[in-house]
Amino acid sequence: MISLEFKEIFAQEIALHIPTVTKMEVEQLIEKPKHEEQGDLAFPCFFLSKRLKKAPQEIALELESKLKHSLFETVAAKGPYLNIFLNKQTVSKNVLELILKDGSNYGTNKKGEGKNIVIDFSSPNIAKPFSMGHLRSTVIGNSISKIAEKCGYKVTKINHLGDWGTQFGKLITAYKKWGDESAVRKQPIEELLSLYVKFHKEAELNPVLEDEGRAWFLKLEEGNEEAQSLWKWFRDESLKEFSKIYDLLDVTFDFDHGEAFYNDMMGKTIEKLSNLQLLKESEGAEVVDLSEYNMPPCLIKKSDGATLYATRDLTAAIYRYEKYQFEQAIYVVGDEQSLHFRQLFLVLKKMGYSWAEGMKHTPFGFILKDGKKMSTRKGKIVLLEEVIKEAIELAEQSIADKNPSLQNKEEIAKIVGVGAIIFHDLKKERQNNVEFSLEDMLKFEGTTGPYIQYTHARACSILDKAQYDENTLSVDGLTDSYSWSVIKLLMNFPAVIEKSFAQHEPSQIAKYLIDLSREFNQYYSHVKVLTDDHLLESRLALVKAVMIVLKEGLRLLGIKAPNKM
RNA sequence: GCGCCCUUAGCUCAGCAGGAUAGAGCGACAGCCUCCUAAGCUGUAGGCCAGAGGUUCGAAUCCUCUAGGGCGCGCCA
Repeated sequence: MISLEFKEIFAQEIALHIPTVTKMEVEQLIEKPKHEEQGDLAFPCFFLSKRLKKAPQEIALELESKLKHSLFETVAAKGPYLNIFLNKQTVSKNVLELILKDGSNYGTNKKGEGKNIVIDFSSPNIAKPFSMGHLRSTVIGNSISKIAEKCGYKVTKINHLGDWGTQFGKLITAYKKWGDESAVRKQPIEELLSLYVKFHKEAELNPVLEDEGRAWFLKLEEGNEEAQSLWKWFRDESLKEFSKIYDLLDVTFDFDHGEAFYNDMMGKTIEKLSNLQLLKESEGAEVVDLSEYNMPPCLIKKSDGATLYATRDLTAAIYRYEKYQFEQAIYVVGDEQSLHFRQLFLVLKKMGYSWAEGMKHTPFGFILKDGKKMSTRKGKIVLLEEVIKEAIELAEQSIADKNPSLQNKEEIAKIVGVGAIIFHDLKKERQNNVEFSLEDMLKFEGTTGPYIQYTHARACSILDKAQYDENTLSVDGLTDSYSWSVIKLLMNFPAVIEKSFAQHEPSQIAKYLIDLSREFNQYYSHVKVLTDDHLLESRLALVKAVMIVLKEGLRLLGIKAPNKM
């Protein structure tokens, strides 16, 4: 929390000289100056001008003459701002020594110690291919999990597979009408998808199909043997496909029971709702009325008696709380389900569960194709596996081009290609819609994953070439402007982690890593590290610290950092 | 019709619990490898922050309205 400490010291000093304000008030106002030449920390004095009935410029000047601290190199009033420059020598020495000592633990905090978080992400639908939308949920959720762990939480990662629901009734209908067993065995996902698409196409002409689909789902829910065995088969085939993707992305889960897991518990949920007199009959279905919140009702049971996903989500939430006593339950699910989650949380609240306060929908924008959301039903999707494979191939080409003598080319190509795809998704804010662009995903230059990986590899390369003993590295502090820019970013890392977690926003870390990489690359091109002078070890410490932070930052995004590429 | 999200450089995006001169990347143009990995670095060009009001000493940032785009709104998930 280094940068926060300096802020605190600065605030403390100001409060010391102005009795009418508290340290807290001041600390909130301290900011980072927009331009480097203005200083390292700034305090705008407008706020005090009202209270002291003095012009802010005057206040700044007064403080300038009074403030003195060994950590401040210069204190300078500039107009209504009071700017300070930190003592580069001392600060850089402290920062580098701390990072070297902490290693990959640098930036870890204890905010969540002793608390549980369950996070529901990825959650693809069985019998459908793994779409780009699920990729977003997967990489965002995976990253938030790691960030939460970094903040001390015990995290349980849940893959809430979409393995139940009317869609299976539809699929069974389609399979029985047009399906071919050997074709499904050969290419399960493709074949099941085309059946699903065909079903929706035919159903437009012949709405009776919808009824047949619903009827088959009801049979499935009632335990019909044929329905069950088809369901199990489709499910198994899908899981095989999904695990290929998770292997490529290096994502794991602690709990991967899907919706079907809750079947036996649904009755209890409905009974409870009923006992609480929350259920209301409406047009033949059972609903929870939410008109008091100005929201449409939440459907619990269909008129034919079958359940809906709200019922399953309610049941799952209750189960999860009983099992994990979470402080937060995070759902990384697309923005289009916002209403559903608002309803879900309200129903839990009405049921009297105070823990519903800890439930958070963490939505993300859509992947658009030609400005519209991609639709599985119409078969308008891009297969993730193919995109990943293409990225890896491109990375192989790059290696052949730029570094043909590299060892384990294949492994590195995988790390770089996958890194490009993950980073591309995480660098943008969650909520933004993104137009699907293969070209952008496969870029390796500029603000990309490979750019950061490359920067890391460069740092490693210097450390490889240098002869030094990690344990006896004597750090003397660095005062030149290229080093200082890097140091300032390094000391910000812990604050970035906190912010990123508070907002459930991995993009904060992604952007930070881009900034750090850029600063380090500038440093690299202007300062020759391996020069034999008295600051050599300090420079090596800087390089090492950058390497540590880049690697750890990438890890928090779910991206690996090869030592060579 | 109602609700939620979005609109910043040619393109993709940062910047938003209000603060100093609105920043990157890509693309374009001009440079840098006898020198630690050129997946890099340096420079030039490019902006009425969708529009109009309001709050404020101060608004890209907060509020209201308008326009444009996206997504939802009972038996899909």
